[in-house]
Amino acid sequence: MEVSTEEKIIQAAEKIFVRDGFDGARMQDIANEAEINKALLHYYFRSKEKLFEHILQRKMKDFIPRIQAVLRKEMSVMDKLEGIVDGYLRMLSQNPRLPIFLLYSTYRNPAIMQHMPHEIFRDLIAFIDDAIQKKQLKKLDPSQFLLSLLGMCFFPFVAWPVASHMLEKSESEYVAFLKGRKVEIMKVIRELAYETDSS
Amino acid sequence: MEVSTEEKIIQAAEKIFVRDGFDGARMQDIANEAEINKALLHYYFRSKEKLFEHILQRKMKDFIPRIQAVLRKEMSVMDKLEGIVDGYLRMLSQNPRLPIFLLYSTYRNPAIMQHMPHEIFRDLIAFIDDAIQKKQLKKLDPSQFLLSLLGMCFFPFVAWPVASHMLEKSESEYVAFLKGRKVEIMKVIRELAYETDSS
DNA sequence: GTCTATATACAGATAGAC
DNA sequence: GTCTATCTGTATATAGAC
Repeated sequence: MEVSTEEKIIQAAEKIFVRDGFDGARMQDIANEAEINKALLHYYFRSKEKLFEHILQRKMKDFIPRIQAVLRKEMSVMDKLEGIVDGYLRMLSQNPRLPIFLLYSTYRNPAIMQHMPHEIFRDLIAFIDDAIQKKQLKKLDPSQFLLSLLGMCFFPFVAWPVASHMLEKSESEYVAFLKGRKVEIMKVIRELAYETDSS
Repeated sequence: MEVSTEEKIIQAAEKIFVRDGFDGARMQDIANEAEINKALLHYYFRSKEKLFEHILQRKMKDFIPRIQAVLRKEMSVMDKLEGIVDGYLRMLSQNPRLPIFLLYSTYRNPAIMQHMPHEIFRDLIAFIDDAIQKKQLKKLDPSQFLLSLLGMCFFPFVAWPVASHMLEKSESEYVAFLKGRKVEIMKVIRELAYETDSS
């Protein structure tokens, strides 16, 4: 049941950094959240910057992948696409603030990306490209299609406060709205496929 | 040719706040950018917060609208949709950092949205709804469709550093990639319309 | 209106006892 | 490893001369 101090710090730092961003976060707040002393943060991680980078690396790795598994399964193209959409939407529903935090952090400091694995998209692009070659998806640029797909999944979360206000929805109404998102995205995607569904 | 001090401050504050966010921006940097003294900022705007809110209000108003004009023109549904996409993509190309700044700012402080006009989306939704009723667009939830449309337009800009890195594109390659975006988005949208094009 | 100089507050980081 | 106390830098904001 004992949680190590380091783990407590990491949990606390994740919460505060994701909520407040690097500039907005206070070491004192992280210490309070972890129920330890401020000095201990510097004992475990030398500086705020080092702590932040540690958290960011950790979080970034949850951001993109987990899709590889879906791609490898024996499924129709459309089922795989649905698996990808479903995977992202689930992750986003559980971590609604994560994407804006990551995207903003990389905007503030693009150098961060240099240390991130960049092969992850290759499988996705290759999969889409393959589906197009096999005439299962209509002729679209695979990279562009991928960004459209991701945009449809991520944007409603990234734009949460603006979108819910503009659509005149309360918090709970917007949550309900997002629950219907998967079906609507799949409707769009199905229009981009030929009727070769071999499920 | 004379630019008022207030205008210089606003220009400078826009640049610094959009680049660094509220927490990251320094009043000193804004003063330097405006080539005036720090104390003058407080003379014109009482506090950093007040200055920020002024800038945010200003910028938010450029964010959403400008679309109304397109809607009122005598055009086919598809041409109107193309006008909307084109309008956003142009604006985004000229202000690539604007959306992430606005979205992040509202995430940090959702109360900001309370003072924003929220009727702007109504026209868009009504237009989409109308097109569906008239069987010109396939049966989709209008709000969901709108978010998909906006997601496809905004996401590649909001996710710039992540996306360009993941797609293994240099800055200039990514810019070129974004130039091809309109065509690809319209391909998707055309698949969502019936062949009733009366252009 | 615009400046210099300063007050005030608080952040990140360290020293050193335990 | 963990704490209290403190150093140091720097940010917002104000006072007051011009």
